[in-house]
Amino acid sequence: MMLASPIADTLGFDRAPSEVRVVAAMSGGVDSTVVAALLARAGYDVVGVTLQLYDHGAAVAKAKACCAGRDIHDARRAAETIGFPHYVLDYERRFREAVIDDFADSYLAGATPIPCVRCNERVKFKDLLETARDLDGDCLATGHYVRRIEGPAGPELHRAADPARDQSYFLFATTREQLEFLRFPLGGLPNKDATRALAADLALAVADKPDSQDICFVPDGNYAALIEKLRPGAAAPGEIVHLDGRVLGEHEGVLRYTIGQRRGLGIGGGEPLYVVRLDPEARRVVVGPREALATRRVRLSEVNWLGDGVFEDGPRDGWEIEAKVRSARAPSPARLHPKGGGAAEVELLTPEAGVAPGQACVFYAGEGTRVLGGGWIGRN
RNA sequence: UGGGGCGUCGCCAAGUGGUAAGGCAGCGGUUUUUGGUACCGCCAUUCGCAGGUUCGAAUCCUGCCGCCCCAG
Repeated sequence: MMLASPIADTLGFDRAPSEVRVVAAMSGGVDSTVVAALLARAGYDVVGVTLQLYDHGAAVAKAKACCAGRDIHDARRAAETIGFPHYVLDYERRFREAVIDDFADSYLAGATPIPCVRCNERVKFKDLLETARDLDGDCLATGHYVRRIEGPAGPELHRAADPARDQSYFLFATTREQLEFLRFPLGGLPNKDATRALAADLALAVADKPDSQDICFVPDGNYAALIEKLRPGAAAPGEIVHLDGRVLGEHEGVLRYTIGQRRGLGIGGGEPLYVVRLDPEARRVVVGPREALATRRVRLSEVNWLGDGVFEDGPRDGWEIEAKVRSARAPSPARLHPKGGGAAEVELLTPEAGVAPGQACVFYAGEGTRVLGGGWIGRN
């Protein structure tokens, strides 16, 4: 059985593997461990790097989290087993500033952040990527399920071969420059089972480790409590108001809600109610019927364009794309209108419910698997 | 104080003699490297209280309590 064959030749270098230094980002989970181990076995000059992102004392108990004590240990052990160097870098401060603070402030502003995207954008693909260069790496390999395909105009970002596993939504902010240096060896695998099978073949201890889920730095899923701890007084109570003006009840903090949310309102009696708008200044949660959630136009900022051509010089009536407003749903037809200054407006041909500021809108090509970029959803 | 109406799960609400629908909320779970949605499961031995009639009552009768409306 050829262990290395599934992913080893995906790096795209002309030289012999031993001449290529691969810095492998290792979270301690199955995916990134398989990447590092397989590339090392294939003869690449692998240097494993694990980032310590947050206080491990608080997270050791959680087997499903990443980038803290337990996982750092798992990563190190895998490196020892296979036999390649491994470093643990203290990124706690950086992570705190670039991801956790942003997370808290976003909620305070009535938005719904995606810390995973910020982490990729501001930590893994920025500081870690620079560190990889400092280590004389020729590339940075990660365990993300996404594909980097060499195109006529340079590397393109594509969805993973397994649509169920695709993580492109979380990587929309990856720049062309970063893409040059990045490698995603797992993107072409048919499914997660294939990865686990590889891990088992390599006799890696993490082969049966549970997938990570939830937000890694929120051990118990209670993000509101974390924010309250970081920003005392953040969870101030306020009114729950219906679109028609009626005050229906009280809430324990705007930060506990997001657009489209149904559960947690505690208001019974009539038809189900959904959070339609958040007003952090007035500490108000505005609710309404499901129909009130339908959204066609979405304003974006910090747009990252990965498609061909100059973004601002698109077709008169906008770029024809497919857009995804949330991770777990297939993209749907849309038109993308550049607005200058990194802003844009997306016109969804089919209305979506629960489009929340702070979330991402990711662009895809109508045909094929190419990712055309994306932007952050703002207030409408 | 007369007259009328009503009191069934936290909320709304079916059920008028045959052994408590449903919705909302809540709780649990599935899905998921964000939130949310969706989906699945659970959720009244009991019908304001106390008696009575009946083989059998939330459903009939009596009394009491509470609320609402009209009158005053």
